[in-house]
Amino acid sequence: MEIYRQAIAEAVKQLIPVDEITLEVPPDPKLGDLALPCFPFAAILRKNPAAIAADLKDKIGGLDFVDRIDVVGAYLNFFLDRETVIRDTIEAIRSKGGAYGSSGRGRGKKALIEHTSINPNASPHVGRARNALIGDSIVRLMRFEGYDVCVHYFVNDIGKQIAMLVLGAEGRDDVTFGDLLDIYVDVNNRIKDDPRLEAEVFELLHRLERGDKDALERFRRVVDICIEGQTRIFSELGIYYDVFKHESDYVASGATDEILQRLEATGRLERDVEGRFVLNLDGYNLPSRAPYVVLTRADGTSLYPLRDIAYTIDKVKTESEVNIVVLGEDQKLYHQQVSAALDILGYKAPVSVHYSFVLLPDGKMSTRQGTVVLLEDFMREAVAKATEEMAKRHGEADPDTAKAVAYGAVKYAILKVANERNVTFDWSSALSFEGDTGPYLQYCHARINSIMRRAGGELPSSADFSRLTEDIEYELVKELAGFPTAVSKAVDEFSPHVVANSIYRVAKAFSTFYNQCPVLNAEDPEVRDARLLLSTAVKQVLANGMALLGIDPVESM
RNA sequence: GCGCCCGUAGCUCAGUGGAUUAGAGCAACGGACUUCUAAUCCGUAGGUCGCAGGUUCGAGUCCUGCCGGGCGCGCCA
Repeated sequence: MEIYRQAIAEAVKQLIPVDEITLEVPPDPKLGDLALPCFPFAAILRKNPAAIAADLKDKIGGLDFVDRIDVVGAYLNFFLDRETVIRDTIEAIRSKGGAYGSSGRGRGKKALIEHTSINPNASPHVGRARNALIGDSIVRLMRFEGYDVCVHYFVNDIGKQIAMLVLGAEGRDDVTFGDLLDIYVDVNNRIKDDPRLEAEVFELLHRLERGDKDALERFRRVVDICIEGQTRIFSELGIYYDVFKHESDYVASGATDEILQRLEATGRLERDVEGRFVLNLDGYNLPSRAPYVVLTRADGTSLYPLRDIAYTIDKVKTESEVNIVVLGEDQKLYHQQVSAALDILGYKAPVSVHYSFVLLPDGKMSTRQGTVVLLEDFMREAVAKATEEMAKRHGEADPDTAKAVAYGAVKYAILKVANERNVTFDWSSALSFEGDTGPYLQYCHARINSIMRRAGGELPSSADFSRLTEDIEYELVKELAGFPTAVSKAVDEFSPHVVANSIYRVAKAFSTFYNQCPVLNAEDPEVRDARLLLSTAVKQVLANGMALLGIDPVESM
C-alpha cells in the first residue's frame, strides 16, 4: 500500500508546490481505498478546497494503478485497480515469504537489547513478565528487520536482598527455586527485630565487595538457582538470552572503582554528610527533589546505580547501532539519571523502552497481600484450559499443541496492550481463547493449513486474480498489504501491540472470507486457484506476525 | 507538593505526523454447522471519547486548568 501512497503523493507534488502529502484511508471502503484531503492546499492556492479537489481530479495523471477518482467535498477519493493491488500484494508475499513485512533496515547492523533483568529472588509474576515479553518481541522485530541482535540479561547477584537470601539459605544445600521467596520473606521478618542479623547481612556484603572468594561462591550458588529457575520458565516461552552479565563482576574487576575515579575527575563526585559518594547531576534538569544520585553506601559498598553505570558503559562500548533497554515505568527517572551519568563520562546512553505495570481488577499486585499472579501459574492454567478445549473437540490433546495455544494466549493477552497502558489482568479474559486472542490467530492459521492439506499436491504457480471479485477478498488483501507498515511502526515505536493489531485484523478479515467464500469448492477452478493463493498469502502473513510476537503458528488445533 | 504516563461502549482494549459517519473483543439478545476446523461467522443493542475552557475552516487526537488511576521524587534494585 505504501508504494501506491508514494506514487500518488509524487503525482500531486507535480501539480501543487507542497513538501508533505498526507494520504488517508477513507472511513468506509465504499468511499475508496485512499483519500487525499485538499484542505491544506487551500492556503497555498487560495482557492476553496472542494474546487481544488475537482481541479486535481482532472489534472492528475500517470497513475495506471488507479481505477477511478471520486471527488467528495474536499476529498479526492482514489479507487485502486483491484486486480493490480491483489496481484502485487500476493506476489510480494509469495516472493518474500518469511521476510514479508521486513524493511531490511537493520541489515549489516548490530543491536543490543537488555530486557527482563529481574531481581533474582523469586519466581516472576505477570507484571515482571511483561518486561520479558515486550523485550523478546522487540528482539524478534529487530532480527526480522535484519539486525544482528545480542540479548542481554543483567544479573543482580549482589546487594542487600541477595545477601539476605544467602544468609537465609545458609546450611541448606537442598534449596530450590521455589523456596527462595519464602526464605526471603522469613529473613525479612527476622531482620526487623534483630539488628544483629542486619549487621550480618552487611558484613556478608562487605566481604563480597572485598573480593572474598567464599562469599562470592555462596552468592553465586543462590543466584544461579534463581537464574536457572527464571530462565527455565522463560525458555519454556521461547525467550532466550545471549549474554548474562553479573553485577558482582563489575565490582570484582574494579570497574566500579574506576568509574568513581573518572567521575571524581569531572568534579561532580561528592561525599555527603553521611560519607556516601553521590553524583551531582545539576544542570540535567531531572524531575527529582535534589539533583543527586547516590552511588555508594557510607561503608564504601556499591549501590545499584554505580554497578549499572559500569555495566551500561560496557554495553555502549560494543558500538551497536541500536542499544535498547526495557524498563518498567518506575525506572524512568532512574534511567535519566544513568543517562546523565553516562553523558558526564562522554557516552551516549541506551534508548529506554518503558511499560506500565500489570494491575488486577481490584488494584495492584501485592506480594504481602498474596495477590500476585505468578507467570508459572498463569502458564499452567492456560495449558490446562487448552488441553481441556482440545479434548472437548478431538477427544484428546496433543501436548505440544496445547502448550503452543496456551502460551499464545498468555503472550497475546499481554502484548496486545500498548506499552504505556496498564494491563488489567483478570483470569477470565486472560484465559479466553475467543475473539481478540492468540488462539484466534492460531485457529485461523490452522484452518488455512487444513485447506492446504485437503487441496493436496502443489499449489498453483499462478492464478487469474481478476477472479477475486468479492469485496471481502479485496478487504483481506488490503489488510495483508498493511502488514509491512505495521511492522515498521512497531519497530519505530518499540510497540509489539501494533503487530498484534495488524494480524488480528488480517485474521478477522480471513474469517469473514472463509465463511463467505468457499476455496476448495469454489464455483470454478480459476477462482479456486486464486483463493488458494490468497489463503496461502494470509497464512504466511499470520505466521510472520505471530513469529514477531513469539506465538507458535500451529498447523492444527 | 512537584514531574512523567494513562482516562474511548457495562467490562477489556484499538484508533496510523488533527480531516468524510469514533471501531473491535467480552458480556446481553437473535440468527448460521449432512458443506474447506462453529476456538468461527452474521445481525441487534450499547459511546456528551473523564470534566471545563482554548487553538483550528475542522479536535478522541494539539494547548491550559481541574478530577480520577498508575509510576516516581538520596543511602531498594
